Amino acid sequence: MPELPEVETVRRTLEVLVVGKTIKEVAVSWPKMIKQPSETVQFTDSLKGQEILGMGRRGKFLIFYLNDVSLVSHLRMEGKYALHQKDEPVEKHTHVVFTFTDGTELRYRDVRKFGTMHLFKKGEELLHLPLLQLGPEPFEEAFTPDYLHGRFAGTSRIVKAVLLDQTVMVGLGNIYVDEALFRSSIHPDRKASSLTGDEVGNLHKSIIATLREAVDMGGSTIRSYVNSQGQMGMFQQNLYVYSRNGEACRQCGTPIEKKVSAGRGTHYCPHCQRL
DNA sequence: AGTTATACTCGGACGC
DNA sequence: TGCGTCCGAGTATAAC
Repeated sequence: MPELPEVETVRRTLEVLVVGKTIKEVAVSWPKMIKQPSETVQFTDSLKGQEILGMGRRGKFLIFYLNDVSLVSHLRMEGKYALHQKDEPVEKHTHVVFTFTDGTELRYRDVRKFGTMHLFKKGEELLHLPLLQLGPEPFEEAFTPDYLHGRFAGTSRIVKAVLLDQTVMVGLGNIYVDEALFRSSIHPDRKASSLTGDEVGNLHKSIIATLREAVDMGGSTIRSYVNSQGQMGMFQQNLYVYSRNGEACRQCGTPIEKKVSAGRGTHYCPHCQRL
């Protein structure tokens, strides 16, 4: 399930494959994933003849910057991009194909069909959903311990739920929330408003360090994630708690437990992270 | 009125 | 083999 490190890795691998290419035509075989514009034919028509000038990212959203439009793409759990020659057989679960003028194709596959695409006039992508209400990027200056502490104050929600809320900050999903909470020795069910300044400071540092290390290792491959060049991530080897239920805590040896918090499967060490 | 919880999307994996 | 249940990111909607 792509979170910030995986999406950033996709952005980087995709960039070298498609920047400079011009779209000849677009074929959509699952129209429901095109959320904007409402008519799929307007989506395909608007992309025809456009050159890909660059690749961006906002939170877990990929952004294709073209001449006159910006394409905002969310991979959700299983979405993948890959470049193929036009004559190669199309794999199952392929829902969108961007054919380029040079005989290659960018294909979007998504087994669960959860991914979304939005097309906007260039420069307007940040003014509308789904990007409009997103919180700060973890690697940018606006994301400070004070900011996080402020967002924790005055809410009754547990800390895990707040960190998963992309309007608070972007990039964290189920894997990296559990990892960052472990690294700062905070129980996922703690009320966010109950955290001390020191705890918020540790958590802030842990979030940035966890995401940075994961980006540097190309993300985590838990189930099926591969980047746009078909390569797996390596950060799963460095996980402390996610998907390690029943295994020994790397810090104290206590078996890692799994429970439901904020409606998600949640991994934590009952000894290192106490309520 | 603002915050929080629930429904919804989908198909592979899993258990019985 | 078949059927029911589960998972999950973000949005819309309902409930509080």
